[in-house]
Amino acid sequence: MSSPNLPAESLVLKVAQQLRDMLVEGLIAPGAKLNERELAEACAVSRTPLREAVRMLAAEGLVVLLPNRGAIAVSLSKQDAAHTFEVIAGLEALSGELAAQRITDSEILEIQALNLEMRAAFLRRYLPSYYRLNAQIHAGINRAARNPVLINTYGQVNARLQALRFRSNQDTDKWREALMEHDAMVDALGRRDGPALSQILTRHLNTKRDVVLAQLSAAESLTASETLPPVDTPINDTLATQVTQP
Amino acid sequence: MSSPNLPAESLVLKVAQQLRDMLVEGLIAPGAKLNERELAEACAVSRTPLREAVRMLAAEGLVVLLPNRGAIAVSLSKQDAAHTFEVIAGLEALSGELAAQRITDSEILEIQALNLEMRAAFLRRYLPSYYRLNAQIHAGINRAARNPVLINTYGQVNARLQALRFRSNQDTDKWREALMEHDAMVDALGRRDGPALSQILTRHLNTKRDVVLAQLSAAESLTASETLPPVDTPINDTLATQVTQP
DNA sequence: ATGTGAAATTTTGCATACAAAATAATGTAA
DNA sequence: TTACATTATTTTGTATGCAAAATTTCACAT
Repeated sequence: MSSPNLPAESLVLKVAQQLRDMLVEGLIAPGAKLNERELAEACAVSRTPLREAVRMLAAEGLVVLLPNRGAIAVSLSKQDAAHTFEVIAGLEALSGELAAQRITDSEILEIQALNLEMRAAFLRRYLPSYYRLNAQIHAGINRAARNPVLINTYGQVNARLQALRFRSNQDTDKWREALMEHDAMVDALGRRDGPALSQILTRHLNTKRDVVLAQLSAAESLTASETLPPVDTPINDTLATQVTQP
Repeated sequence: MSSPNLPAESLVLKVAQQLRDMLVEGLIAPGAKLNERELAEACAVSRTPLREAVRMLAAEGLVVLLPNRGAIAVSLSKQDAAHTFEVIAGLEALSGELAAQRITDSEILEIQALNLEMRAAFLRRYLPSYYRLNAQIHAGINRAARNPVLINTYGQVNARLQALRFRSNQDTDKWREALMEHDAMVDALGRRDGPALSQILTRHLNTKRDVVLAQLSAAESLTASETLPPVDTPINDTLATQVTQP
């Protein structure tokens, strides 16, 4: 997996990407403490570059720094998630508006193709492909907006949501609804109707938000009933709503 | 100015804030190299916390890391600035939409008052107050949107623009236009008309973008004619358009 | 058993030390 | 003088060391 012959891409950035992956893929659970020695050993570097990487992730909002107590993986409360979805919706609305003006014909065809593939994945009820294609479609729209700052900002905010790992089965009705929204998106994109695309994307994100929040509620009540009466979850309460940094 | 009795707010965060201020206030010019020893001495800390702070600013997009060559203050090309304004416009549009739904009566009154003060500053042609009040009005709308993630994202993207330091005198016509837009904003806010406010904010930001881009062009041709024929500006070419990080 | 407090351990935060890379300086040849 | 190679200096990148803070352990008393 390692590529030792590549020139030299700053150890810190590599470590930061490793940690980012771990956080987004749930290898480090939300709320989990980041032990410097452990992670430094896991990444085969000393604590210095590791700490620098952790600080970068803190600036990105993927981890929260606790003075004199290191860092923990960000753990979004339901409210945090809702706020994040609001911002994502705004960014995608912008993305749609711009993409409608700037997308090329071949890009439209590509997104139409991806949308059909996604529909196929739905028919097979095969989630991994569905999520991958869904992400590719949204990434395609973002790319067509021709705005690197937007892509960057979107990526940073979205990473926090990815860290939630809400990849469970979703309600089939909601799923169908999402597919219809995608069709509408692709349609508006084909007509290069920016306002329409923008509006659909906003509604689509609201749907997604509702799904995720429902899943968070479900997961919450589940874990609450499993660790039943006297045990209280010590971690999540403490760190909730701490997304912002000074 | 320092508050030595406050518990202990992590040296790194303090240094990061110092650097952030220096960058935003232009004390470190766009494109300037950040010398670790110098800055560490200036901040009266060792290189370790300084480097960690610099990495945070890199994640925020205020500095750009050059492998094995340290960091430089971000220097936005005109295109970068245009892209950034597009994103800011999208975030403010969202802010306006949400603020119209969530703002309280007293907050509306406060913003109306600020708008009048700003008009007064305009009559006196007194820029510092004008800029301060302008920023306060936009911050007030952002705050009324009741979304900390939005405030955070906005702050991070906006900081890069602040670092441009476009606080020169602006064309009086454009200035008047901005004032009228502010009146329209306050009016829409008073009616809690989200879509209208959103639209005005977008137009307002486009106006602002045009003003800033014009100033950048003017400054550009100025410095070009000052360092006249054989000298080429060695820095800006190299680092332009480097806003995104992997 | 349970709670409390002091000692031991771990962990974080910061500073320093050293190696590698980049930059500047110097000398030499055309 | 200018171009180029070579050496010296500076600067960055990483590792290590040490003190302060936090956490854990454990003894002891209730």
